[in-house]
Amino acid sequence: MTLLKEKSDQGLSLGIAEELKRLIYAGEHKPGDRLNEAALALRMGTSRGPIREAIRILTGMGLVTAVPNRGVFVRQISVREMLEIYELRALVFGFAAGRATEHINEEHKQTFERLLAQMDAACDAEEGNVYYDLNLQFHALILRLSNNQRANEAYDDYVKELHLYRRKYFNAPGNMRRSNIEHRAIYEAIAKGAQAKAKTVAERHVLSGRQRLLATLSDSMPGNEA
Amino acid sequence: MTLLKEKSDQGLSLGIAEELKRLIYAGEHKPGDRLNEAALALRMGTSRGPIREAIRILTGMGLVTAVPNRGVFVRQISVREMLEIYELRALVFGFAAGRATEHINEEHKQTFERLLAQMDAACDAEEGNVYYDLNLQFHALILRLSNNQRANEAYDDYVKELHLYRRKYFNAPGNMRRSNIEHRAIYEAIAKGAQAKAKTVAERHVLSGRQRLLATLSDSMPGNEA
DNA sequence: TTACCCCAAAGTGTTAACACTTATTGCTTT
DNA sequence: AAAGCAATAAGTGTTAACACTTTGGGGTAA
Repeated sequence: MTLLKEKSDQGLSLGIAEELKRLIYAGEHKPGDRLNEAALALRMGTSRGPIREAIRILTGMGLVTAVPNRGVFVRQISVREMLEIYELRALVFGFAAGRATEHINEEHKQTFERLLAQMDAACDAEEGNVYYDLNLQFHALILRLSNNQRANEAYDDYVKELHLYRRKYFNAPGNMRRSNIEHRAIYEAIAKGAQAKAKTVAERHVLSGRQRLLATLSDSMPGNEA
Repeated sequence: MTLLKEKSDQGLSLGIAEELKRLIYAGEHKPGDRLNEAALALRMGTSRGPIREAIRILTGMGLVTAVPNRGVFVRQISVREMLEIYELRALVFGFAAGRATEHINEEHKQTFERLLAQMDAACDAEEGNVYYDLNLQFHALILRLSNNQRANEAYDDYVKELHLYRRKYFNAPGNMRRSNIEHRAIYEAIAKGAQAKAKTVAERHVLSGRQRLLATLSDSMPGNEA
């Protein structure tokens, strides 16, 4: 199926690692699953060597955990870990929004306006998937304007890890509306150069997502520790 | 020399990866150096297979970069990247200090007092290495009190990466004194529960280190971009 | 002398075979 | 029938051999 000859030619094992990552994030290998080397080798059309190397790359990235003589398993992140990551994500997003006040220009402002309008439209049409994608673009733009590539990468990693925990975006219509109101507040703070304001509003935006998730958790499993 | 049978028995390649990491951070393999598989295999007493797997783990961790058919090279971080990492480190340290106000107790306070006194003594004796170690403990304690394990790990990673750039601690006596004055300010803010104050002081503490480094850089190579 | 090409050496990429460990299944014994 | 044990299957760990790519040196021709 997937010919990985073409895949970002930076070495075979790197390409396989990318493909494996995709499979994991796509939910084809769920957290807790074991990765079978022979099966993967067959599927990818290589021998076990490159597969093992690719898996080691994922080990280094923390996506899977290795148990000697037992195999490697797709990482399961705990509720506690998820909450911790959410805090860091909020922190970095706040940082990025603050820095964005220093690097925004007219072209960016137009992009922001367009994204906000489109997200409003998606709210009206109750198109969760469309909103989800626009939401990603909105956040990505702010991270890009932080002018800190490393922060951008860290943020992306956090988002991906959180996806590992909960695949579907929590897109109740009410949440979409509320979320986009927050978006607009973030943008306006950035646009007018209110650095501190942008920082706190952006941080709170992520933390409110964390709260929503936390609420749904304590709903489904009452009486657990924070 | 190093028998890695005993080394944290979580698989041979994991053990080798740890050993390689140590060698890199110890400066035995400098940034830009190529890692020779055969030579490492000979040195570690295994075949190339496990060596390659260990190297892939390092690739995943971002410690080395792979170039197809050319080998893997110890990562070189640029000035820009270093400055970016410093910003993130400051951010996370500020976060941790803020959170620490919520989790500190009497026992911790005594530890802080002891560390600060010992660091003062190290300043008087101009013992850079001693101060350096105490300084690490001071920061580590704050990170631990953040009660966010993930933040702790991220911070440790940042510190290690920065070591990759500049191995020796910049321990001019004047800097040690100034640094410890900042330490005391951070501790006092934490101890009295002044969350916002702790956050900003801690953040500035790291950023002032960044500034010092930046100053020495623009000294040694005049006329470069920020 | 200099530019170019060819060839050998060094090093990485890949594979299949073999060794070893863990899990499973069915049998035996109580 | 339940517990324990032995044989077997499945899967990971390791190795050496082979294929391919890059690099550097030496010789040749302009």
